[in-house]
Amino acid sequence: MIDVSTRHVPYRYREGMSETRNRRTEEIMRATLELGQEIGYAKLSIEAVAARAGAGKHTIYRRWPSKGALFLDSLLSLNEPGLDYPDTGDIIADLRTQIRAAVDLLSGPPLGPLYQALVAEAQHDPQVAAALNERFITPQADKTVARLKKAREQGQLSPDFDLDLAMAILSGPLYFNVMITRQRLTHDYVDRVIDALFAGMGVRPPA
Amino acid sequence: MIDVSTRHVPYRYREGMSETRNRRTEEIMRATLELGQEIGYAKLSIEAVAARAGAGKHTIYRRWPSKGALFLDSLLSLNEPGLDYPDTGDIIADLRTQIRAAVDLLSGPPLGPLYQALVAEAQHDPQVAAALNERFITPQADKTVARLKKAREQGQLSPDFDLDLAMAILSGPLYFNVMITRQRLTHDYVDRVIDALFAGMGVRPPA
DNA sequence: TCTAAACGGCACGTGCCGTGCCGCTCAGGA
DNA sequence: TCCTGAGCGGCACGGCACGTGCCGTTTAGA
Repeated sequence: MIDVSTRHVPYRYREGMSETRNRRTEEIMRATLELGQEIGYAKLSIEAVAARAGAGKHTIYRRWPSKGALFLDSLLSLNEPGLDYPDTGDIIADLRTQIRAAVDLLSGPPLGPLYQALVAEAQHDPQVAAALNERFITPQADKTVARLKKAREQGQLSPDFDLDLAMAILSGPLYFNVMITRQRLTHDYVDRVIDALFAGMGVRPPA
Repeated sequence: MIDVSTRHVPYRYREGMSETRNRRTEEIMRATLELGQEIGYAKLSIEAVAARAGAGKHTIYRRWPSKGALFLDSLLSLNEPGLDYPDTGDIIADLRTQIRAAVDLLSGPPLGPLYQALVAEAQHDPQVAAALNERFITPQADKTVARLKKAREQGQLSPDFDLDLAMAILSGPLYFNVMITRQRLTHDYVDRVIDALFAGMGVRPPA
């Protein structure tokens, strides 16, 4: 009898696992990341991961339903706590700090290419897309929206400031340049996007 | 001796092809699009395309170096002339018209899923990425930039208006919502992005 | 200590890859 | 008009990775 309630929960988050089993899981994810960096996600095979980890293929298939799910778990395990927002009271400075950090993490080496491959895989595999959204995209977006909302409540932004639209305008151009035009992202570019957004969306300089 | 100068040129653009050979090429691309719509890009195989088109696999490999290249050629053949900008003199109205059309074409059925798969494939295959940029992304971006530049010269935009940044802020959120958050794009959303951009980037209402 | 689950290793059938080879078709030049 | 060679469809091949069985061993927990 399969425990349906935990079937789609990332394996290593389940309770009741032995110490050994947890270690085995970590080894497989480490092998996945190693091979991913060496040969790229496209050429990555579960057979190769199993060989590298010294594990049987069953041991992998028992934990993850697909290569994409394994890769997603492995990548996200590197960034457990997520990217948290500073709150200095200055919304623009805080956004700069946070988005610069996000850009450095997600577009540069060593994670950049792997994260791009994960987003690409999400286009083919609905399960990966859902998990990516649920476990990374949405939590991250929520943090941005929450920080913006607080600034709005403090009067730093106009009352009709559209939080979700601002979120998309902050993130969209960065993904666009990474995945479509393949330009390198700089801190200066991040600043220019933020400036363009606020100059137009009703920012009020703190009194 | 391979003709290096045309090696990477899309097959059907080469000169000196017989009528028959051209027709065969079109049949293969048509079969590719049919199968792509039926089973999706991920499950598409060159064997299946060959069978559907009543062609030998060699006939496909002679024309395209990879599944991605075949798919790119097939998709772009549907939109030969590209999306052209209207020029009514009103930059905001023209942007609305054009970007709404682009969103309808690239995010809705039947092309939307196929275009998303193409962008995803570009993340894995540098040749596909280069060809997609050269033959679609860049020409399309150039048209937007050209239209914005004309508006700037006519005084509808401020002299220091950053054309490329505006281009990224117009396109980025749309790609972001299609590929990352997977929200459906509406004309209203396009309008809100445009409004947010211009309210902040120095638009001057025509005298 | 005992038992059942998880394990590594191996093998299997399947699907698709990219590439040979075969014999046919057909367009273009002699 | 005939000849020739490139392009063609069809077939077969070795190779790889898939996902799944089975086997005998290890290991965690009762």
